[in-house]
Amino acid sequence: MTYLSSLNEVQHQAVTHTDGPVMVIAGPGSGKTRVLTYRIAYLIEQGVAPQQILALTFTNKAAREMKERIQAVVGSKGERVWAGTFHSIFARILRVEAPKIDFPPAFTIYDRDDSKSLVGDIIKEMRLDPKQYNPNAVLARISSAKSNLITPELYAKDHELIHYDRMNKRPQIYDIYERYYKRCKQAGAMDFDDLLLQMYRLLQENKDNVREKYQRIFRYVLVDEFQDTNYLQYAIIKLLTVYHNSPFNICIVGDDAQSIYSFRGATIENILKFEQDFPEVSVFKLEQNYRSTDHIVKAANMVISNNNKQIQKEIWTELGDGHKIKVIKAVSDVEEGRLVASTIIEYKNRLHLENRDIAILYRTNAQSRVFEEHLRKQNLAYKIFGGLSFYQRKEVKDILGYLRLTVNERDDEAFKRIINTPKRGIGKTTTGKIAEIAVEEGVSMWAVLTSGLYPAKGKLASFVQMIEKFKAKAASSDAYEVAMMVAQESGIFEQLRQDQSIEGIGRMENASALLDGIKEFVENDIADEGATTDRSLAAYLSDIALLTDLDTTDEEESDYISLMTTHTAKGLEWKAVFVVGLEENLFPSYMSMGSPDQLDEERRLFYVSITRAKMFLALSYATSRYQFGQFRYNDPSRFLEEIDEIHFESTVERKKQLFKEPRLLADRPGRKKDFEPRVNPADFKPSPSEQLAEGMQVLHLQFGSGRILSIDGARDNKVATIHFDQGDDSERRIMLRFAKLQIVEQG
DNA sequence: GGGGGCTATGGGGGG
DNA sequence: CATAGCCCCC
Repeated sequence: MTYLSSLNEVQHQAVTHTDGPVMVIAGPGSGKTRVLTYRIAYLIEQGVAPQQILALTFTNKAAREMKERIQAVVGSKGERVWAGTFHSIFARILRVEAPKIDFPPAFTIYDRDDSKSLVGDIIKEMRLDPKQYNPNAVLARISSAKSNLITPELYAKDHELIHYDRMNKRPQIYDIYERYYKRCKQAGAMDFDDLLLQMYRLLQENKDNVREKYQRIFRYVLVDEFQDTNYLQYAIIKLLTVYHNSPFNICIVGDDAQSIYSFRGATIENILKFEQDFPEVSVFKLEQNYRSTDHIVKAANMVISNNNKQIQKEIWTELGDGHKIKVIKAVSDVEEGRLVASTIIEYKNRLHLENRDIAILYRTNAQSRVFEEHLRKQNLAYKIFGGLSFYQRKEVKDILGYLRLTVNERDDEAFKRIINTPKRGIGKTTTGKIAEIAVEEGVSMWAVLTSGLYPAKGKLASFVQMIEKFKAKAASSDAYEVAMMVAQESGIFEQLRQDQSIEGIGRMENASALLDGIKEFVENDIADEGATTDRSLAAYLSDIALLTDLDTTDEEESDYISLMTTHTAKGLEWKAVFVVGLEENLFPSYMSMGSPDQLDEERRLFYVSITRAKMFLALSYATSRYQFGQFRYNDPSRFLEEIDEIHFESTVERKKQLFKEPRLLADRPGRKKDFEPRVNPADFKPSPSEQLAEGMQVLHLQFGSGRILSIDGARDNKVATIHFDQGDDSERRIMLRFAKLQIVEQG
């Protein structure tokens, strides 16, 4: 057990304290992954069977790394540990247990596009105004309901939710939710949230004692990034670990300061509740940072201290002062790209860094383009993470659509995608009719065609025949052979072959790469020692539905600069990190400007970003940038001001320039001293900006009440001049696009 | 009835 | 800047 000697005292305790509930609060770079993996290795060495250990992570990458490191200590049996994302582990279990909750074993996983399209269809069927009922907004409500364990029945009875929807002029959401839920069920499909919700149902309803079965299997449960779990995930964890005579062998690892997923339902409350739910919990705080030098660590501490709620801790390092933080000011997004690229060249020459030591982190994917262009110009190898994953490309999704319909004929979203792809003369009128009958009869579109509810003649008959042929093939052959047949006989390969443009050839390559991937999946069967591994087509589809771009490894080139969003960067580290686009309305995002809680989350995101750097940290901003199709001027991010200038490399002169431009200080709402909201956020109900007019008395979350003096600017860019009752700068110009105002009195 | 080109609209982070 | 809806032509 020599590996234990490499741990510091707290880490050692966290690893060897195996029984009963354990909570590890782990600051950035504090050896969290080491603790988790060594703890699992230690359990195995203590005689716990690997297959009795469940380790839940948020990304496939984290799970993969964990498995590799466990195997490095305990050998190949480490492979049998149940390590994976919540979604992938639950999908695997549901694949086996689906009939117990009335789903087919070959259930489909609906991705975001599928969900959105279904919600859109339902909104149309209900003849609701799609402008008012924006599918994305509706879906967000449904997702948040599911994450909080609110089923359609509960939603309809929940006065608070109903009231909220009424206020937002979307009173029918409960109805849409109910229909959406039924239609997913009808299609034998689960969306991402259902993988959690249906897992909960499975355990809760406990048919054939399935709950006890999994309680018995998972003797030790570990949860990584616990601060990012939502109510539902925690509820499932409790079903698995809290029962009569339970040893409560649950270990959670997390950091409240790195909670950045509240937008998808994560709640910091879970950490606080954990101590109430498990009063006998042993708590270990990992505060020593082994990643970054002191200027970076101190800056990070300083930034996070501006947040309201947090578990007290102070991160420290023994790695020395290190380099100061570089601040890069650019006049435009294009110049920002150029300056970052040239700084990278300078770093590489002066500091002997490789490409792989460097990352550029941005708040939104849309920012990647300028950096891409300038890196290419400078001949620097780079890789963009995020954006469209391989499996989201059209040509790939088309083939997958056929495979989905083949394994699950009720999958209406797949049906709609491929019925006329490639074009076979079955247009939207026909498809519309089939869909209409399907809704009326409460059956799938496939059933409408095959049961005679709609006459399947001619083109439709050949389509049915083709799919039947695929289904027959699937019954007798492996996934690869089916996919090959689909690609050829559906006409997809033929169509791609005809397009000899550069993009067209690329699409053909993608389609072939998909088939290669399926072949690999099938052949892995032999390599895997576990006989239980599911190599079916359904299992393949389920696997890839949960993969992200981060999971597709390419071996050919490994020395590249990494470009990704700040969210994706969580858990990763580089010698040199560039956090870019540090401007108000971008980072922090304009979407978060309305509420202190959301601003705190942006700050945590910034905290996560800067703590990715081991030795060199550079922060850049542009005073103007092309955004939403026009030039916009934004102030430097408030987060820059939260770092003491002793940690900055730039001269004081430059810094003065940076912060003393008069307008920066004048109309900056979020500065600490005047940030106490003058309105109770709970009582604040923003009014739609199109209703705002001159003379109205309005309420602003930070500035309190005021009167609109005038509104000017073009449609999407309206700016209101408002006289606020309190405060020194009583007249402010507020962009209606960003600001949330509540009408108190029509003028 | 189906296909293709045009205009309008919306745009955050991810399993 | 991408996608959806719309209109016009086949």
